[in-house]
Amino acid sequence: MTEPARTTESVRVRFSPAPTGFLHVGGARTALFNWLFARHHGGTFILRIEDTDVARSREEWITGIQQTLLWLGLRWDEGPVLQSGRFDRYLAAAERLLTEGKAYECFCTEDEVRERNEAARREGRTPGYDGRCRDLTPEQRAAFAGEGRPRSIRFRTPDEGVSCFDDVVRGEVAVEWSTIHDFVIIRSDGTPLFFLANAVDDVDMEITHVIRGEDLLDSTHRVLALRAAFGHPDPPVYAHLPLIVGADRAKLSKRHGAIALEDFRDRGYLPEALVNYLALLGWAPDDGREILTQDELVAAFDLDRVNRSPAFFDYQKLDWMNGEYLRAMSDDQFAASVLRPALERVDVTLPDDAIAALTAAAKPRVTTVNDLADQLSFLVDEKNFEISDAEWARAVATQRAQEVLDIAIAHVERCEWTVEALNFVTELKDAGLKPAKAMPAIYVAIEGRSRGLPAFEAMYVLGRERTLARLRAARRRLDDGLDQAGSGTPD
RNA sequence: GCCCCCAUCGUCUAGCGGCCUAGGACACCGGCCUUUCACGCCGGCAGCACGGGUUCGAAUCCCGUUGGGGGCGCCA
Repeated sequence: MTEPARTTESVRVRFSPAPTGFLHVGGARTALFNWLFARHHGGTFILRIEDTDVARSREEWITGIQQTLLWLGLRWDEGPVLQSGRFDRYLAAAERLLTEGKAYECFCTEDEVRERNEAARREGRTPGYDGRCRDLTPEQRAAFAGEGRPRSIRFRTPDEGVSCFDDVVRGEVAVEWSTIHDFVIIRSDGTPLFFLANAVDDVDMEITHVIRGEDLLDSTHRVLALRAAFGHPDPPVYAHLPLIVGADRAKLSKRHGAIALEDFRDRGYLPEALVNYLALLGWAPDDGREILTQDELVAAFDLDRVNRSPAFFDYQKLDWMNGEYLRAMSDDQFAASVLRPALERVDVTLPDDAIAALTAAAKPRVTTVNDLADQLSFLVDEKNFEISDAEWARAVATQRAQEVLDIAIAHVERCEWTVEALNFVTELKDAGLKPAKAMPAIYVAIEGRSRGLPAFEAMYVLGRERTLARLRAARRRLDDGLDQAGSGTPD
């Protein structure tokens, strides 16, 4: 007779965010690892909204988190299950713990507890509930209740011994019970807290693997204690992921800047690139590949290759990866999903032939839609076109800038209107000019900067009239500048 | 203050006792290509925090130190 192996059980995981803000990269990575694990093992990925803190939870965040998850391509199989709709269940569980003596009524007010904790900290003592209401007699409880004191329910943690569990990524994690104090499971307003709801739901939903951030490592002991108190000693498998940190190596938070996933979407990052990058934060496939499709990630992912050290979120590498995904797109795809949105941002509409010319020119030079929009900003109408002094100075630092512009003007005035025919590099060479030295003057005249999208494509898109207008304007500015310089600084 | 976790190039990582004079990627620096800038290609710089053990042999195992992080909420 063979025993059923644990691995044959179907995997059930959940992503359980608190709807108190937007989904950030840390949460997204947690969601992704849960999703990858579920898909890899053919399991079930559940979305659970931990909105037990009614005051801080907001409907709009619940919607926002779901939309962002879908944008990333992380579809859930069950849910969303809102904990706010299951309060009866948690309250019943708390009642049971109360009758069994595993929890007790606490009449300390929130302020009192906080003050005592602050005092403890000030005096160098360990903060934590001091157990004041732990062993109240029925008479004392009645008296407190009679005074109209608020009543919360606390879980009684063991006084001695060691709490220990196995974590897939961290190994055995053990801590003395004496360092874990009694904690509140029902607020004085009658609503349940995280530990309770979390423990109850993981049992009810038959969660097999809990994959979450390392910031929850210590709380696991408490959840496990509750679970045992319910009579479910057989715990799920835990995997605590390394934290994603900011430049200061601290846990990522609002002050680290644009970390809302919506921001990445708005700036024109591809969900595939973001997912790919996020997957590599705390995990790596065994063959060293870095660019992996979602299917490839699913196939390669498993918890045993998750590492333990905190990871810094590197925007530069994300930019590179997004660029890789952009370059891998077909021209049609690129034009539709990158170029056109970028043109919309600068409020410019172009005919199809111009779109085609720009697609080829832009593809290898772009990291995001935003970035492309910036590179296309020279397409604004003439009265809004500007050349910064710094860019101008850099470009005309080359000798013979007037000559370069004159060649360009003469050529553009009479050439055939195709990108190829616009090319006057041979004429520059014939005049004894080095194209690499000469061209920046053209770039600054046409695009307002000395570096940018290829010049002849830019001119083509701009059209003959506007191209000539810009070249001539630059030529005039050059003359004006020379006049001024000539009057004051004889050489 | 107490508890817990972590420690390989600037960054993300490979490495799970000999294959490591430590591999890859991003970034950076050269060169080639080239109408600028990019892309691409070639090359380079750069790391096992420190100190003790264990072992014939340690980036890999153990202990300590240092450093970093997380937690200690009627937040999750």
